[in-house]
Amino acid sequence: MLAIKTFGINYFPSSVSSLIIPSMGRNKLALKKIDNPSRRKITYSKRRDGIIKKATELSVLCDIDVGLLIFSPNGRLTTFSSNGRSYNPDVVNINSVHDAIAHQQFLNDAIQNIEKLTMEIFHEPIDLQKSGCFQVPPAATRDAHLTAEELVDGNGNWNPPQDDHQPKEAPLPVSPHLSLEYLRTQKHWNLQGRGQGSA
Amino acid sequence: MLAIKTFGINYFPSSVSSLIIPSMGRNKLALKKIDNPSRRKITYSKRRDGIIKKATELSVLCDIDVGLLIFSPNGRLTTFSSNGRSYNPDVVNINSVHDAIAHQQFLNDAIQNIEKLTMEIFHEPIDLQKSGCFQVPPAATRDAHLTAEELVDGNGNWNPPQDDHQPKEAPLPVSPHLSLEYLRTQKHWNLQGRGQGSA
DNA sequence: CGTGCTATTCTTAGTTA
DNA sequence: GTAACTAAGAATAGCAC
Repeated sequence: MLAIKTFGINYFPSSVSSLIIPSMGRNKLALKKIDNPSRRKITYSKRRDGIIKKATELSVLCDIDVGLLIFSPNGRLTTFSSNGRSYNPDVVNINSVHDAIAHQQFLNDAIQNIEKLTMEIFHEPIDLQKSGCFQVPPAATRDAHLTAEELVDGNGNWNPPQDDHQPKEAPLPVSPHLSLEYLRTQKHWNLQGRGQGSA
Repeated sequence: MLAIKTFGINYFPSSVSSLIIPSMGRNKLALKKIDNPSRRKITYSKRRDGIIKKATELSVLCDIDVGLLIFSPNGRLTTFSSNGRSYNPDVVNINSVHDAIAHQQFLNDAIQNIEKLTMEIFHEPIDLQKSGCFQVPPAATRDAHLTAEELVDGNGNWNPPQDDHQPKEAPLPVSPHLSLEYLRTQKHWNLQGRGQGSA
């Protein structure tokens, strides 16, 4: 209740709703489901890459968190989450052992929160060196009675980015997150820790 | 466990990681945090709109579900979720009262699932006529001890789209969703029902 | 804080190899 | 299927208001 007072406010750019022609490339394309399945998959792949790129850029340029869930035409789930705001304590203001301990405690608490949340969701620890973006298999994304659809799309694995703009020598594997508490409380989004993904 | 076997697979378009120049417009722009706060906010607004548009297009063109979480530079959360795949029963195959009742039961169950989930998360019913995209106030997105940041950004409310491509005369206010069960199980994403937003 | 403009760059549908 | 190419059109940075 405290949180959701503005829930229900319509929030949608008018430009979105007024568009009839969403495409580019050689031909225009109506804003409707692409009937041809193979064309649909091709468009899916290209646009999925595009939107992940946009999400990455938005998160970096504006120093914000962006999370993205995409269910493919085959029911495979791709998720993306940006690295999140870095924890940048004002080192100038750490002038005592007490302050230093307080910061350390804060960071430890944040790390434990992340680990706990991760275990709740995935039942196994995450590898923090991996993925700001990964897939789960189609089987996880649908009911047993809905598996009739083809479950192809076996290998969508991409190379991990190697040109991480975030310094590898960062002392902490995770960055405590301004939104973490909210995310933990709401339990409808999971933080994936600081991956290498958001280049 | 059943679901997350491929967890950890790196899944990231190489084009994302290799980019250094994410911008367009008049000048190029380095893929780094925009230092000027007012410029950062402007870029945020424009690109937020852009990515929501992209998410909408992707969901419609490929008939898939897309969810998006964006924390603004001011800590305000904007969420978006596509309408999801429509429930399109093969009417030709409804040849008996029994079949019809079964379909009706399925839909009722789905609606109740959605309402239950919504109540769990928001503690109040959602207005299904509104929003595929909305904001919650900054206060909801941060800890009490982290509210030092300016909490401006008062009115980001946009006009509800009026040119919904989905027929208003659709008999059901919500569309049972292939991914709903997964979402309900995982509890890290919430379905917002069928809004008018995904034009 | 928006809205509108425009030059410039980016995205991507269709195609080819 | 995948990877590269390219033309057409979309997105947007910087301005002006």
